[in-house]
Amino acid sequence: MATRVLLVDDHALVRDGLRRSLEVYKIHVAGEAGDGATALRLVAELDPDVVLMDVALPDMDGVAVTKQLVAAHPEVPVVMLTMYGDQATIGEAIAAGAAAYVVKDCTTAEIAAVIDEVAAGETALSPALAETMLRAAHRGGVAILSAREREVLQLIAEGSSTTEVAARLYITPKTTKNHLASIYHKLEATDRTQAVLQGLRKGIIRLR
Amino acid sequence: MATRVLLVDDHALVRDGLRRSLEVYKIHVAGEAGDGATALRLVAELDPDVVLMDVALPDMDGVAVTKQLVAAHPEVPVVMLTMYGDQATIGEAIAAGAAAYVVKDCTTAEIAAVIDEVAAGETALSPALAETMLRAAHRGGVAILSAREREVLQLIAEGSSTTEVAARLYITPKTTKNHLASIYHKLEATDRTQAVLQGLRKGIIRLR
DNA sequence: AGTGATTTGAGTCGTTCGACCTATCGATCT
DNA sequence: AGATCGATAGGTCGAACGACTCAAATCACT
Repeated sequence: MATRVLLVDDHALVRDGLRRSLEVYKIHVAGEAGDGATALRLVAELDPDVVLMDVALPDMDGVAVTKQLVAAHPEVPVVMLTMYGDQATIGEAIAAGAAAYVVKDCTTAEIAAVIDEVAAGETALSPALAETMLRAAHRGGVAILSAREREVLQLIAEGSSTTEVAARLYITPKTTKNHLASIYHKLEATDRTQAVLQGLRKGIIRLR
Repeated sequence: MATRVLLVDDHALVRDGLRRSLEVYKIHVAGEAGDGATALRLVAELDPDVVLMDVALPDMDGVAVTKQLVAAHPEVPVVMLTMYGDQATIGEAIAAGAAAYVVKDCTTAEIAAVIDEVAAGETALSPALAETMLRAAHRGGVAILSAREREVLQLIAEGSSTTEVAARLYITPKTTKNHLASIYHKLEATDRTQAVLQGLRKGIIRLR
């Protein structure tokens, strides 16, 4: 029997193409959603075998939707689909409970294979895939910031000043500046603007 | 006879889906390219009726490829495809000589229609489409920066300081600061970091 | 037990930034 | 023809920033 999938992607074009491509591999698209709210509704309605979700959604984050989905329907595995294999998103996707993580670079056959595996009950994020992905992300020369440094950079990227970051993290402005200096070193940036842009390029932080 | 198209997109998945979708509308994909160099080679080899090109390419910019393509093969119209209807890219695409500009939001039928129109010789960027797109971009609450202001913001986003921007634009640092002040007003930002991030969100500038 | 990384905090010093104000010149619009 | 807008340029001033150096506590890994 064909695997029944719910497609979640904000681009009608991509959904359309994906549906036709997957059907070649005997995977049936039971429904399509262009946003997170619809996705949540349709999962309840259609009870698909697998949800294939793009991380970039208009109303909410694909990761946020995944979290809610996993909470509400733990029996339905979610396969996350993304343009880039960026560190931050992969980490969050795993934390959110995604069953698999696929980059849009791969072939339709590969995605179909992953969907079937996941549908067959291999709900755990396959270690091989996770390792490959993480290593791929690292290969890209990603300078790894410490947890605290990432927090600081994310807040800076949300428009906070040094003092505001300090207030929100309950540390002194001086410490914040020290973290920033460390970030500049690791990212080879000379100011906060460059640091934020580097962080975005390397996928360390995200645009909100 | 079916229209012969060359697909240019770095994601195999998207190409695959697009090909199957387009075939439903009697549009034949004569070839696929994952990068700009391959695209240029295949146009010469295959002589397609239309090139359907994504703006985001790994080796070079879709806009740059389009420019070279238009220069080398002015008889082959290029349809630009993008995720977002961002102001900056639309402007550049028009300047590069693209025959049409399509957002990935629209349906397969719409794209197929545009391809057929373009193939039929309506090489000029259809004014209606351009207008619609531009208005759509405006509707999104896009604060419109002047050409000069966009240049300044783009350079800032590439890591330049005020003085460096000034040097690259052959103006004084003072004028650069004035442009920046104007940008802050229009984008409701208080510093360069926020301005760059707003610019990215609104699609006024691009991450390079 | 010791080495190293992380987190927190501090001081100094020169540079840069951003806000506010004015002004000229040319183009475009009404 | 007058008005508006954009690009250019100048000035002042206080606040924020970034570079450099130092130090102590904590935790992990060896």
